Amino acid sequence: MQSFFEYIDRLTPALSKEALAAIGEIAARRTVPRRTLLLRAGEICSNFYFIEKGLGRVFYYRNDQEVTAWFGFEGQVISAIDSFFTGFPSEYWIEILEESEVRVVGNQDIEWLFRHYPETERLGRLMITENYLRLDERMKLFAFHTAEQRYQLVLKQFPSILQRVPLHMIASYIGVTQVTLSRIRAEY
Amino acid sequence: MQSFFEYIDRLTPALSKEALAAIGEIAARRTVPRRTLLLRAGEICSNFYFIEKGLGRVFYYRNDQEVTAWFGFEGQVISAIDSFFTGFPSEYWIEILEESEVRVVGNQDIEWLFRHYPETERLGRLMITENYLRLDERMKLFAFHTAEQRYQLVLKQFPSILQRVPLHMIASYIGVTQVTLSRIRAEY
DNA sequence: TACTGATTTTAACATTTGTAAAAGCGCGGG
DNA sequence: CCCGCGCTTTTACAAATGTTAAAATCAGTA
Repeated sequence: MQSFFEYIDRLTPALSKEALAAIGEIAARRTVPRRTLLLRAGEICSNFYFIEKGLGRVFYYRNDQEVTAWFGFEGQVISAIDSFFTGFPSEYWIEILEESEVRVVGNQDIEWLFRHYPETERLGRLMITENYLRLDERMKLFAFHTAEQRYQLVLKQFPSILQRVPLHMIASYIGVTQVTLSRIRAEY
Repeated sequence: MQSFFEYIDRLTPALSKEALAAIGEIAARRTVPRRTLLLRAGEICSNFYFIEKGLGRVFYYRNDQEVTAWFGFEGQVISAIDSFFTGFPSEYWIEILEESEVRVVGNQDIEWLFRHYPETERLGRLMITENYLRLDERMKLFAFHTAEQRYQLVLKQFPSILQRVPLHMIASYIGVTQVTLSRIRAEY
């Protein structure tokens, strides 16, 4: 369990009580059942989701096959950034994999927050930076490592992933088919 | 020629004269000769570079082969984000491909700017968002398209690229070897 | 315990892409 | 004008991964 406010406090410890209270207003807590689709491709994603407990993912279809692009574990953020920041329909799907406790934060509310509490711009900037770096990490996973190394690194990064995520999702996340992942796993 | 201040004005038209003047102070203009390495892997990247005129790239080595990760054409930003935002040594190289006019902006100066002109936090946020989206676009290039389509799309996105960038850099940018790119190009 | 459905592994084969090296092309300098 | 150098294409072969389908394993439950 990782509370949204602990997360905020880590990024911007100096935030005023008023700003924090305002964030409390707009960040609705919600319990989401397993296998819920929070977004379908073609829809506009007007929220981001902070995972306080549980697990979700972002995925897309390539030749009728699901490909997982992003996991959101406890303390992490999930959204369809291609839509969230542009207002255009997303090409991504968002799915909750386990019953989860999330904070839902809407586009409009964030704009309102920035306008009324300019100090929160800094929080916004740091949250985006953190996720930008996460995406860069993912690029580097492919840039510098073989499929086998990617598998090992993902296990290290998310120690509970084998217990919580089916292998075909891990396979597509590391950029191979499930058959290839099986071959990798067999080599031990 | 795309001036840094036009770019800023597009993102934050409401910025105060004082803030703009301060940015003018910290964003040094510099003429960079062709083939200049602005960063080597292992070094800490404490600047970003706005390309007012010319062209640069970010690349890395995979099995002793250069792989281009990012181009910066006029009006775009180049940096090694893995280092710029973290302070750790980068795994990327930055190279200027053509004699270029750039604006160099340092880490420390940006922090100073944010502190003294909080309104500039917004500019920072929007610049990061824009580049985050560019990285996502690049992920989607691979997610949804074949190598041949990636080649076509890159030509469309950067119409002058064939005249300005050798094919081996384009090949690695779209995730294939130069031999494969040659095969793709031959199919017309 | 045995059945059912979901998940994972295995097998056989096809295809793509990479590797290494040679050949071709184009342009500027001697 | 020709040579040489850098860039690009071509060739032949090897290796890795994908595809399809079947078999095996596992989990939950009747």
